[in-house]
Amino acid sequence: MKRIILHVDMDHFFTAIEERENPELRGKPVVVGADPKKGRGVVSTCNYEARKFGIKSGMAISRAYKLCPDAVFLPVNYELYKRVSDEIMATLRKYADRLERWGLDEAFLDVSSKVKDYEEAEALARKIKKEILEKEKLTCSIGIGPNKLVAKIASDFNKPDGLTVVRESEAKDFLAPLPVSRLIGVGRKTERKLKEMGISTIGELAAFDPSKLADEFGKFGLRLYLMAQGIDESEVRDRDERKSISREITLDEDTGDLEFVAGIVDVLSECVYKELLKRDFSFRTVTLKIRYEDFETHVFSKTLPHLGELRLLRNIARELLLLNAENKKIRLVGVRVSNLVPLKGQKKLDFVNFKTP
DNA sequence: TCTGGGGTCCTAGGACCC
DNA sequence: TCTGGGGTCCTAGGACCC
Repeated sequence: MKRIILHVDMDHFFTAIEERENPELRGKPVVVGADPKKGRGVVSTCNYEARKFGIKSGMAISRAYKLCPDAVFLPVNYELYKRVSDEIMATLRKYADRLERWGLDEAFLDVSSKVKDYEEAEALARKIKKEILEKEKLTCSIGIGPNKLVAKIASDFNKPDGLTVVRESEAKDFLAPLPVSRLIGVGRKTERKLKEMGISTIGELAAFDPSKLADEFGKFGLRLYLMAQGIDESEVRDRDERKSISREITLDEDTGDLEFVAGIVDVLSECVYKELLKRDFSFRTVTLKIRYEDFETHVFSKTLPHLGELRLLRNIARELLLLNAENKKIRLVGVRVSNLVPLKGQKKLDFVNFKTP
């Protein structure tokens, strides 16, 4: 069956919310991210005024500060953005057969049964944009296409406050001139590898020998080839349950003091556990993450034969640290739990065949 | 350019079981 | 004596997303 997919992408979401909450910020360059005084960390989002100075998300905050010391630098107010995001997702959900959240500020909507053609899809997109603007005083850009890939690239095509429709018959030509890095799943590494093979644009990828792509990238090679033809069969899926919960922190200064780091690990374990309780989940796997001063990063994990609780989480995280830490200064530590098991009342536990401790 | 914090998915080897 | 094939789970690493 032919599908019609919308990709809704909020415009510079975090800074747009900050401007809405504090109109004095409008017209000024605004950067949401790490504290430039501390100097460690990156830009989370910046508005279009800040982009004029060359600031981009993901950039080191120290560099952003050098590019524009007069910009307004704000910390990340995650709770606020999450609340606004939840409201927007609730609005979007009304119009979709299925909705897939993609971060706080993006979503895919499968509207195949809600509209009969691209004209109706476009009208629906306009309605959604209007409703979000009225309710939230925020703008978004929407892409419409025959699949997630095309919809996503379309939403990025005309920003901010854009609306781009790409029909199935137009998809291949639409993608051809764009760089391969626009494809979902093509990051820095894959982009470099493709460049070494003489492939820079999606059009070049589409014309390449798929068996050579399979040799180089395995299963992903075929997917790359298909995406370049504008083909993407992946479903829009409501992700119901969370698969993992984690907390990590980059220390203000690298340290070789393991007991100090172990204290941080205790705190992270408690934060993670609090989140578990809130969601009424237990866990079976604990993962400890260490990043050293040279940026080398390792993860170590341990899976229990039964459900864990706080004391166990703390002890295992600590043990994984002390057992595995090398004699190098540590930059970051993190604690993650996975193999999550819902605890909706004790009754649900009957489904779970784990021995109790 | 000196690289956050929250996630997801994939791969590959080894253990273990039938 | 030397050795199958399939399946699942665990661990570690890595790429990628916003």
